[in-house]
Amino acid sequence: MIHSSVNSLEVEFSGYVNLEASLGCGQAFRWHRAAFPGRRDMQVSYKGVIASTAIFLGQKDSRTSTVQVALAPGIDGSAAKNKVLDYCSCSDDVEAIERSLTMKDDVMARAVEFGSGLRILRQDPWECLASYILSVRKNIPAIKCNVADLAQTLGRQAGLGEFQFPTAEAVLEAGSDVLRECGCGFRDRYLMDAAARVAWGDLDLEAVAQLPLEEARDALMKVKGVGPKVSSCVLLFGYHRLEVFPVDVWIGRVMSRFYLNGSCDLRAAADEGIRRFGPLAGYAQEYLYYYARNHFSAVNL
DNA sequence: GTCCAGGATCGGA
DNA sequence: TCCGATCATGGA
Repeated sequence: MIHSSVNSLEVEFSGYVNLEASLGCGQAFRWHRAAFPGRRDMQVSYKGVIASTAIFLGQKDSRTSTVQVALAPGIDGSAAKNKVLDYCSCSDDVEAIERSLTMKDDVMARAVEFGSGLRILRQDPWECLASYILSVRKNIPAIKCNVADLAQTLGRQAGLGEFQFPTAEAVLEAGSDVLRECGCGFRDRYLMDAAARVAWGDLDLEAVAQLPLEEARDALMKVKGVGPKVSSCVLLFGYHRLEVFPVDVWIGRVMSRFYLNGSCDLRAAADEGIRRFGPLAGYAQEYLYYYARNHFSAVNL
C-alpha cells in the first residue's frame, strides 16, 4: 500500500550506502527515526531536512546501493533525487576508500567493516557551523534537542511537520535570550557572533569553500567558540575536506589506546590521524567514531 | 543527587 | 606556550 499523502521514489547510487551509519553516526543532528510512510519493509527509516525540504530516507538493507525517498506532495521528485545524491556524496568512491583504509591496520579494518557504506554527508555550511558551535560540551541527545528547538522556534516550515534550520539573520534577530530558551546555554554568545559575522558578510561561507585548507580553518576560527575541533567538523561535514581529522573526547580515547600508547594529548591525536590516514583522514575518523560509540563505553576505552 | 557531555576561552604561570 | 578553572544545561 502506498501512502497517499507522500510521493515515493527510489534513488540509485553507484556504490553502496549504509543509511544507518551515515545518518546515525552523529555527524548530522537533525535526522530522527520515523516510520517510512506507507511501507513496513524498511529496515532503517529516518526523517529530516535537506536543503529546506523535509524528506524521508529509508533502506530495506544497509548493504545495498539504493535508498528509498518519500516527499511531501508537490515537491519535485527529480530535483529531490539529485539533492539526496549530492547530500550523501554519491561521487565518493566508498569502495576504494574502504579498501584503502582497511589495509592501514587491524583496528581500522574492524571499524570499516562495522560501518561499511558510511558516507560523509555534504551538509549546509551554516547549519553545520551553528550545530557544532552548539555541540560544545553537550551529549548528542542534548544537541539534537537544542537544534530541534531552534528550528521550531526560528525556522520556516519545511513540510511533513519539519522545520528548516534558521538563517543567520533569523538567529541574529532573535537574540541571546531566545537562544537561551532553546537550550543554547553559555554558547548563546558564540552562536550570536557566528550569526552576526555571516549576516553582515564578515564571514563569507561560500568563499570559504574556495580557500586553501588552513586559510579556510583560520576564517572559521575567527568566530568566537570555534576552535580546532569545531572548525575541523565544519570543514569535514560542511565542506567535504576529507583530509581533516576532528578530535573529540571519543577519538581522543581511541587514538590514545590504539595508536598513541596511552598518550592523551589531543593535538598529538590530530597529528597522528592526519599522518596515518592522509587524504582519507576524515573518513577514517568517522569510521573510528561510529565503531567506538557502538562497541565501547567511556570507562572501558 | 551525581557525573559528564562530538570544547573553547581566559588568565596566570 | 602551557596549564587549570570555568562556562549553562540536560541526559544518563
